[in-house]
Amino acid sequence: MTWIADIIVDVPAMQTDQPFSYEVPDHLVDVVEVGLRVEVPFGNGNRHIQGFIVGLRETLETEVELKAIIGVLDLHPVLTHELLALADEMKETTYSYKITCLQTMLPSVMKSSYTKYVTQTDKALPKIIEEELFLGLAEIEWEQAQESPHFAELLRLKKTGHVDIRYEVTTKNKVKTKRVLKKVMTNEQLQAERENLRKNAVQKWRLLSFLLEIDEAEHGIKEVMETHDISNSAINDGKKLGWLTIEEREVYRDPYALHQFKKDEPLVLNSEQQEALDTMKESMDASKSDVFLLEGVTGSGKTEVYLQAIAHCLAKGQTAIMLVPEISLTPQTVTRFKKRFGDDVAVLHSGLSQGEKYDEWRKIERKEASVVVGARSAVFAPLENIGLIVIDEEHEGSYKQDETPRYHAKYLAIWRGNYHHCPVLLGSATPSLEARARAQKGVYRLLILNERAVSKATLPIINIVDMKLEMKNALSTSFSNQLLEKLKERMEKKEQSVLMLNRRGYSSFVMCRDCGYVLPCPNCDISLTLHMDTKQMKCHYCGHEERIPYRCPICDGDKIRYYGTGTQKIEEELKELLPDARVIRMDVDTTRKKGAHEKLLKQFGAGDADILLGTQMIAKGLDFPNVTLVGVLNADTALNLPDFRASEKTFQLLTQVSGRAGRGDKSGEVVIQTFNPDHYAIQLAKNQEYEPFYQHELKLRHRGNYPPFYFTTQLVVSHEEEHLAAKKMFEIVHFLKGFLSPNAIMLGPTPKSVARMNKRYYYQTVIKYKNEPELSKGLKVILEESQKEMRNGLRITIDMEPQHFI
DNA sequence: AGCACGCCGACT
DNA sequence: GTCGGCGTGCTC
Repeated sequence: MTWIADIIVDVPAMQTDQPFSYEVPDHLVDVVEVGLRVEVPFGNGNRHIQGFIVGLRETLETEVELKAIIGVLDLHPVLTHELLALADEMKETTYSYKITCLQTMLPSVMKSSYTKYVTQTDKALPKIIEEELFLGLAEIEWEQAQESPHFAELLRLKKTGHVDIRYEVTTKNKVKTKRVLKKVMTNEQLQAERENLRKNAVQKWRLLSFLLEIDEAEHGIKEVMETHDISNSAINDGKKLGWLTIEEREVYRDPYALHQFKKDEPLVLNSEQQEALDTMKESMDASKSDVFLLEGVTGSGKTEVYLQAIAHCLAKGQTAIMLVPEISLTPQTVTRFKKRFGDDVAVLHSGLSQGEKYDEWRKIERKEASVVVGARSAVFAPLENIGLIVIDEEHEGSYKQDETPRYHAKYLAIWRGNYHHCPVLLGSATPSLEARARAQKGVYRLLILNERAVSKATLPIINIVDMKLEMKNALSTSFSNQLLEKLKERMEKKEQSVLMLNRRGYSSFVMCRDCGYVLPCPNCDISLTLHMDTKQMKCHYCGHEERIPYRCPICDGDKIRYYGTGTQKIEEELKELLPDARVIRMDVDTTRKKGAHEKLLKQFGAGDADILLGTQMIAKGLDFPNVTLVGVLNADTALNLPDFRASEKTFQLLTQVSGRAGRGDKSGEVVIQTFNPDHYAIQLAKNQEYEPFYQHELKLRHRGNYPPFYFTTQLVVSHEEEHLAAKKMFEIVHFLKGFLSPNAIMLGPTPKSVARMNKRYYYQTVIKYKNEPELSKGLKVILEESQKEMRNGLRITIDMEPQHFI
């Protein structure tokens, strides 16, 4: 009888994307478990790599000679059966390798790195090699050896057995420890020790006095040394003299250790909130895997509903996951959860260091936290007995990962909801068309919050400024008179303003400054993109091309301009227009450093600035009572992106940013500068009219055969040579047509809007379809082929339901 | 991926 | 006749 383990090895390739069988050596039989990471030999040579056990079986007949597992990397499984099954789902739906999916589910420190060494054997080496390569050492790193002029000689010595190759698998998941002391003597004994001290033994006297004060509990040595001014050597002496014991204790790197969270109580819900909560509770109690869409205007108190629903699930002894978009995982959000649930909360987001992430993960795994708040990847939290999964701002594109594996956290959350027989709650003020349509069809259950729950505070007054008129008045800056006046007003009243510059679509289109006209594609409902390199306007969906116009085809004006601007330029303009204004600029440049984001917001919150100027990142979750003015400098840019979601994104952004004004007692005002004041996305955002927007947009999607009526799949091919990328893209399209019915629509192949990135040319094709059972077979062949094509410098990606088309 | 094998052209 | 270039195929 032998135990065999089926193992997924750390080789992300098509040919190795399957379990390999290994023998479990006797000494590991009691340790191995499904979900454990192990070190295994793989391939010829004695290369060692990491693997995941995905199956264990006992067998009588000795199959083909199997290699044996070398050792384990964990003492307990790091992936549950559930997460292993989820990895299968992910692999199938994202066209990626199983090993990539498994690694994505774990903190990055658990990914192995490999080092290769050249070691000496008992056979003597030539003197020159010994002296100039090994430098007297028993072994050296392979990478170093490769650079040496003696490398060729080394290879020969390897063949003759004079040197060996050793592979090392290392994983960085180190636990942080701290030293603690515990007294072992009775107070009488300690007292006696103290009396016997020499007069000048000040340190020991202090230590003994300290030990006399304390009880039998453990005390952190670092803290004792600091607070009682006792040296490390005195403590070590104390150990030798038998006064105390020293031990190492594991500690968590708690990023919130310095914060104090005062416990708060649930708020009283209004009748709408209560109704929504009751419906949720009913579903939770009946263990139904319902998906709810909670549609609530900004300020309707969605978060309080989440908190109380989660509290209900904890009260039943279950656990919960709360996903929030990366960008809005502000200290404010975290605080709200920590205040309600205390240490029961684990937080996972990209602002944490690798070690901190690992520790939060460990806290969850050890069942020391039952609520997980985090960004996209928190959907993989190793919780058991989940009772509820909440996805806040459900419409956010950041729930989809834009590199392999291109999973969508929303759909994986729903998968987990099914597995645990628990509901999933999607919340948004501006639901995605996809989610809202599913609610309409009854696939999701719709819950609506119409009332503002917080202060019955009025909706902010929203002013739309027609920048075309401003331009006629020879405006030379990015600020309309109206916005500038209002900014001055706030400064006089010592109130604060937030200015948002929409950076999406930077400079990528041309627009008539007289009438706001943007060149559309004659075949698709989107605008054309400017390609300066070829001096052409191109459609990224169907490939249509035309010249850059120099006169506006509508008003015949000649003020056709490339459109786009940056935060730095705006800041300079502000300095000239309002020299006294204190401005905090927040964009990718000023927030790159860890903690910078938080720091800037803190400064602004403390009133250290009059104006917060930033990009999209300031649109969400900020809650500053003294902000009474929000200005959107350029509402149009996102609108003109060659993306069928352009209107949706603009509407969502404007609705959200408007919600930033007037959070306190003072009422707020919003100024939206636009060249398209009559566009439905802008007009409907003005009064936060989601329903009419949804209805209107849905019609357009229907007409254009876009989601939610059609599924979309994007294929991208890139190569350093443009014609090779194009050629391959055409071949793929031709090939895929054999797997598609005539109902499927192909857009492309076309070059991508940024046709050349990092010296590579990109071509893309988008397939729109309703029901194509053969498509996945075709895509799997493409995936297989992409592996081989790598050798020819081609990169091929498959993106199911892409979020961005640029 | 990464390693070995094998077949080819360029050297002593 | 050997060294080393890269194309090909396999890894429990």
